[in-house]
Amino acid sequence: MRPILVTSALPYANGSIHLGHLVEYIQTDIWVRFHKIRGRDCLYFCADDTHGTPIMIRARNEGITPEALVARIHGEHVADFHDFLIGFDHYHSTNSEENKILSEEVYIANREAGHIHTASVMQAYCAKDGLFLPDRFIRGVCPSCGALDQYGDACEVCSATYSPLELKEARCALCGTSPEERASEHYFFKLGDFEPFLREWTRSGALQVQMANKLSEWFEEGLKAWDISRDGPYFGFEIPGAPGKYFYVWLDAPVGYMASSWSYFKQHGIDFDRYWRDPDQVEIYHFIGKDILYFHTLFWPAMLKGAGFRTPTGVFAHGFLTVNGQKMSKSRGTFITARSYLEQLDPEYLRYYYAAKLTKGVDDIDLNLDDFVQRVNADMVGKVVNLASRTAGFIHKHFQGQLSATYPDDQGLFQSFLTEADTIASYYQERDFSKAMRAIMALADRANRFVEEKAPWTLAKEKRMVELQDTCSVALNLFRLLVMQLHPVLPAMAEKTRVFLNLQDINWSTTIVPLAGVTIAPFSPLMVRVDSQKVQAMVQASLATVTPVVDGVKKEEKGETITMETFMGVDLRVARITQAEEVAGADKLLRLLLDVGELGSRTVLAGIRGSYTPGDLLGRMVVLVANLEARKMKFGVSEGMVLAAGDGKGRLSLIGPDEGASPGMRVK
RNA sequence: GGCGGGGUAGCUCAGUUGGUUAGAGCAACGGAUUCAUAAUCCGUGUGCCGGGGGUUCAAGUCCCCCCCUCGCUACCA
Repeated sequence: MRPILVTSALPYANGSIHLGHLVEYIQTDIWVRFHKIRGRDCLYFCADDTHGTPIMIRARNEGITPEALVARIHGEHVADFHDFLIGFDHYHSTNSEENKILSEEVYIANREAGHIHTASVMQAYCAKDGLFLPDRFIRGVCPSCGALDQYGDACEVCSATYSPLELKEARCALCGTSPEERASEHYFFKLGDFEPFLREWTRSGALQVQMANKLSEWFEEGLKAWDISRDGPYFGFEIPGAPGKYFYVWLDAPVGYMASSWSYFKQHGIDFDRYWRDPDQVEIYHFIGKDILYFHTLFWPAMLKGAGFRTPTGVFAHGFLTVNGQKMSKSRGTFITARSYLEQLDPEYLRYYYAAKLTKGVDDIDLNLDDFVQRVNADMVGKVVNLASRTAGFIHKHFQGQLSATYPDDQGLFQSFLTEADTIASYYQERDFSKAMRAIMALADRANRFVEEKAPWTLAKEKRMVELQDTCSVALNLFRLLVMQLHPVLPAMAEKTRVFLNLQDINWSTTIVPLAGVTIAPFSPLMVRVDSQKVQAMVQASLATVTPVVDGVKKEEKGETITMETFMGVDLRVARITQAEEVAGADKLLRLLLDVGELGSRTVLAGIRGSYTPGDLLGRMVVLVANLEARKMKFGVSEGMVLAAGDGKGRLSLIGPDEGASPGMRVK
């Protein structure tokens, strides 16, 4: 069997690892561990993705160097992964010597082969900050719908896309001054050169069918040259032969896979070229989220090809994570970081739950927190661990911890568990972890049924000692096989079980013989139940970090009265209507632009067209619920609510302040 | 607007090339049991398979229209 090299996508060094990231790292880690415990030569690499403007800016804001920021985040990431039992063989950084050398090599080889060209590009430049602004760092008025405070590349309200130069009233997101247009020479990678190769590669079986279909859409649209340079100042690698120009972060990020492995190879005396030059000697697999498909299935293989390196054997994409059926949300407390999970819960709960849901497809997976508690407790504690828990006691009480001297007749159970293990192995191999978990749980059910039928508690009462010892010995042997099959998912529990059963190892073998005559350690809980209180605490903690105000409101839901605290949680403000217009296509809505003083301006879609015309409203003072969650509507996003009295039949009267009030004042 | 993925029991999901009374796990309910971390075992129910129309001897499964949802993507004004 050829060795395999596996990677997970590199997390950006600009933030914490959260439960969404972990889908991928857990998925990959399970796959890697599966291969390793079956004796396959398998290496797992990852690194922090450290370059780009956002990191440079954040470091600047914190008053530290990008290097210092990146080093700190690296430490956090490594700790999070370690604690989630993600077993990288090496975790590197794209801000490393290896990565610099390799990125330059990839670039130069492509340049020599004629795959690079330059062109002049007009860019937004902030003179005050002294840098070219990426799209996300420019805010302004959408040229399409007039929505305020939109990003430079697309409008979140009307979803129009445009160039930053088209944005009206553009200003730098950092300092608020308006940027100027400035021409700049950019370097491009001629992706189109690789179309024939890419068309073939994407159909070579390297990709899931859904992904290949998606790619064919992109082929239809045509492959455009890729802008791979950024102007300084930029935190990254300077492009050889192009002073002041830097590699765009997405160029050197995937090269980080190579760099990470190289760093490891150097320490272990392994030949780099064997892995990255010759496609016949080693298999290379990348696990990614479907959002970065474009980079991994077009740019990356093309760059490798153009530079004379081998291309990946496979790229496996997974879906996104939802929590309780919805996108992770800070205000719902479901934007949960790895660390806040770890402060409350055992990482193996999540590993099992994800495993139980992961397929080889690209569907999103849902972390339903109630389901999570039930599922883990029922399967892990109730079925698997309980098997040992309910039988080990007898072995210690009556037989000094010793299993039957010879493995008894078990009606072929042990053998059938081993046979089934082959099927389960193929599920793992295919990344159909959910099927594997279901199959393992079916075996756990059979093992529990066996115990039930033999009723060791009755055997003990009736002093049928040989049968008692035999029954428990069988159960514990079956338990061992279950843990072996779960080992890729639950490495910590596997290790505890190894110690408990006094084993050399608990690796996956098809030639395992039953344990007999050995003395086992006293049973101690190999996994404790998920405490739903802890889950609640985790959500509360995540909630607390963002919207402490909401708390009071929740507590009062049932009561008929509310506390002062609750009421004060509603931020009512005086606002002046500075613009008002009818919303095209809507019967009841008016789009209002409000001046809220210190809070700036807000767009509110108000359902008051039945009672007011735009002309009535201009300049009027109203009361705005300023901290209402923004509401996405068919006609745009409404950022608050204007108070009005109504008779329930459609006639409305706006509430306004008496004289003396000015925009931004709090109403209380 | 276009393209693509979803929409199946309370929850999370399976459902092969259309073929018998639509499945699993968890939850729920009834019973058994008490060795075990209120664990286990036996039994039970449950579904307008998003809506409507069509093809067919037969459709969750194929075709058309619509609704909701999630992505990607584009234009008019």
